[in-house]
Amino acid sequence: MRKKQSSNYINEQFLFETCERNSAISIVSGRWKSQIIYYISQGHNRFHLLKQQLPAISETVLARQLKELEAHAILVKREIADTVPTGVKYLLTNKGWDLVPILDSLCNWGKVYADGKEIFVPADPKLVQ
Amino acid sequence: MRKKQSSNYINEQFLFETCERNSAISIVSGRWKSQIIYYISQGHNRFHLLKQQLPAISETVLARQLKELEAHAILVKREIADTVPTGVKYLLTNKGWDLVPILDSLCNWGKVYADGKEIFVPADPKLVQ
DNA sequence: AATGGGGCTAACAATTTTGTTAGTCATTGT
DNA sequence: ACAATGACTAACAAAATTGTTAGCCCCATT
Repeated sequence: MRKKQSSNYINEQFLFETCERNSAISIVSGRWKSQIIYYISQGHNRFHLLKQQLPAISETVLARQLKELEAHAILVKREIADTVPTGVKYLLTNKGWDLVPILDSLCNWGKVYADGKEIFVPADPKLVQ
Repeated sequence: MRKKQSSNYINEQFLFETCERNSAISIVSGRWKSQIIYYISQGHNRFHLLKQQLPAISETVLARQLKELEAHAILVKREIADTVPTGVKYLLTNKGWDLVPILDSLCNWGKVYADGKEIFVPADPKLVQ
């Protein structure tokens, strides 16, 4: 549980109020989260399927991350009728789907520089330096 | 210092190797980081200017975040000649500048849903916009 | 009767991140 | 003589996140 009177919490709230960028990043930045969103978008939308894709994750941790994504309305949990034991699927909402291309562009940004794109300081990116 | 033999570290490495998306997010997800990138992109590229924009940050913390961004080549530090006390400016690299529009789109994503865009589970995800 | 899904939860421990305190340095203005 | 400025750093403390352990439930199959 977060301590509402801590500097840590207060600073986080300040950033959330300054710009939605900060809340957005905090939603996707938990361990495993963006990878979970990606796998669900690819159709691996069951608890056990996600476990298969992420062999090192524990069930406790996976359940926790899914619950947090659900709390931010990135996904919803749906029981699958007439399954024994009860099956559950995780479906991205439109809010979750909208995130997918943005995460893709982050992925691509990372790849380009990991693949050796030259890094330099632009001479004059905005006519102010 | 990170413990290289901890599960925490090993899992992080696993995600980094799985997709650059995960390293990319980890670069921008530290407290204050995306906001610092934004302010530098807007021309607030001095230590004391960033402090003005982020009144609650401590100098220790600001210096730490800047050093981490520098380690990831998002920005570089440049001494300003003939200043007393020594002035320093922080310049985004092309890698840093490339991040700016992606952070903008995250910001916009957050805003749209904060402003009340309806959230639902798309019947057919391919039709979502 | 025991095992194996499938999908969890609570309590706790380990690790990591963030924030605090108290300095430094070299010069200029009062 | 002394404070102020700009830009830090080391050592430590607080808080948050992540991972571990040990369980639960319900039904089907061996």
